[in-house]
Amino acid sequence: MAKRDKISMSVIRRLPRYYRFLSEIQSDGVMRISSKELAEKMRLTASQVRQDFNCFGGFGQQGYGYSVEQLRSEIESILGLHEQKRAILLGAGNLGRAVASHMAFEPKGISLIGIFDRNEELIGTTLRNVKIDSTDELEQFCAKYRPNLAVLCVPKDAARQLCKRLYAFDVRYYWNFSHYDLAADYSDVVVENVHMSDSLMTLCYRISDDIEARSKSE
Amino acid sequence: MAKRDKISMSVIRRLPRYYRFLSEIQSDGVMRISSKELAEKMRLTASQVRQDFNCFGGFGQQGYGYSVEQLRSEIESILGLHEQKRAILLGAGNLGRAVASHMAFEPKGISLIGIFDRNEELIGTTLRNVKIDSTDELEQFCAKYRPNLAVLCVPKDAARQLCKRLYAFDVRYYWNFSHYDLAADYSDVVVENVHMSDSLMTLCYRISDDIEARSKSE
DNA sequence: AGCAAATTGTTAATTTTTTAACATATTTTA
DNA sequence: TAAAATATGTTAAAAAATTAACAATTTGCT
Repeated sequence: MAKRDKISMSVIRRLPRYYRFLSEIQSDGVMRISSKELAEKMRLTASQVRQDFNCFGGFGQQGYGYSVEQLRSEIESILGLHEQKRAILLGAGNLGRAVASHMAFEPKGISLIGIFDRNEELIGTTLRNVKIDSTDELEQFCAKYRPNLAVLCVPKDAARQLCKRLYAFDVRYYWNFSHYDLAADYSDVVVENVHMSDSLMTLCYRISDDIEARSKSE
Repeated sequence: MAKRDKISMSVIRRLPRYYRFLSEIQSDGVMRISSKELAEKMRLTASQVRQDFNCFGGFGQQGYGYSVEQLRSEIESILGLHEQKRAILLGAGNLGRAVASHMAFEPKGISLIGIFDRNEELIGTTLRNVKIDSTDELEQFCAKYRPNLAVLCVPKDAARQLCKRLYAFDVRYYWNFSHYDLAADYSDVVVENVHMSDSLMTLCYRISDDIEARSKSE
């Protein structure tokens, strides 16, 4: 890894896909790949693939291509998956439970060290071997275990209130499934939003557009 | 609504956010808003806001701004939320259950008419008042109820197999939570991917980057 | 009624992103 | 071993997206 100025979000958002693809072909036994082949299989252009990798210094070899293992490993390092993060989950409702049980946190360097909910019925039960605590105990927990990443699976207003409390304990990284716009209130946090309903509405637009296009072509 | 050539994805992906924001301020009783104000609150530029709306003909008034209700309603229509869609959910595991119970389908014109899983223990139970059926009955169901939208909450290989069967019954719209790359196999389907793990890896990159930046500034 | 302030729709400029081109280096083949 | 094929890294061109500028129009105030 060599140069690295300010990488654009467009490039960053493609990295996980490269990573997934390379992991997959590696486990299929593929040892090397060219930008052309990679581009074809991922439906990108070879130019873009080379440009992307060159943001980080380029790790291919002329006439040969890229070593799948080396490339995969470089991207893993670029993504910072090795850096250890301590995460807590806020909200153990349907969404929170799905995220907790479905997402592979460990391969990304994330330890889920606490889960909080205000629903009395859930408190005391466990999820993924982690005990669900009352949100009342949030401060005490944060003081003791110092999480740095919070996964927000609570409604908007709850998210706003909880973030205020978490911010006081230096939690600066958020994976946000709520509609609360964190970035508007805090300028120095890193927030990654997952807005499923926006995604679904985008699909609605495209369906509507497709139906219209089909009706015209008839 | 007037002109509408080919709208770029950049614009389309902003529409749901406008829609959510406008719905919200409308319920707060706000009647009108200017591009400047809208831009400030959504952290965009006024230019971009006006450009975006003008893709669809522009529905503001000089010197006045936009009517919140009219704008909201126009965007609702542009998104095609009124068009009725019949959806089925594939996979009633943790993720499928979260999606089914968490997502507001109806306000987007989507009826969830069927849920399928291969897990014997789930078959026969209900979710959101919809009975969970065996995937064995998929063809029979499709023939009878003609769903046009499928929500994929199953692992990659299952997704591939199920899509093949769904495609045979003219299901062309997919909300895909799996890692199966539908678009690679079918050119005439509309797929909206939700790759939560990619989102989390993107966050990891940004955390790593932030940590590095902070360590340098010290 | 008339004037200042506000605000759009639209055109132009700028910036960012993507794609193409090519010189350079390595591998493969004969 | 020499030539042909392959494929990178990089520079240049093209396309797309964002931002700025401004003329035209409406509102609101006096």
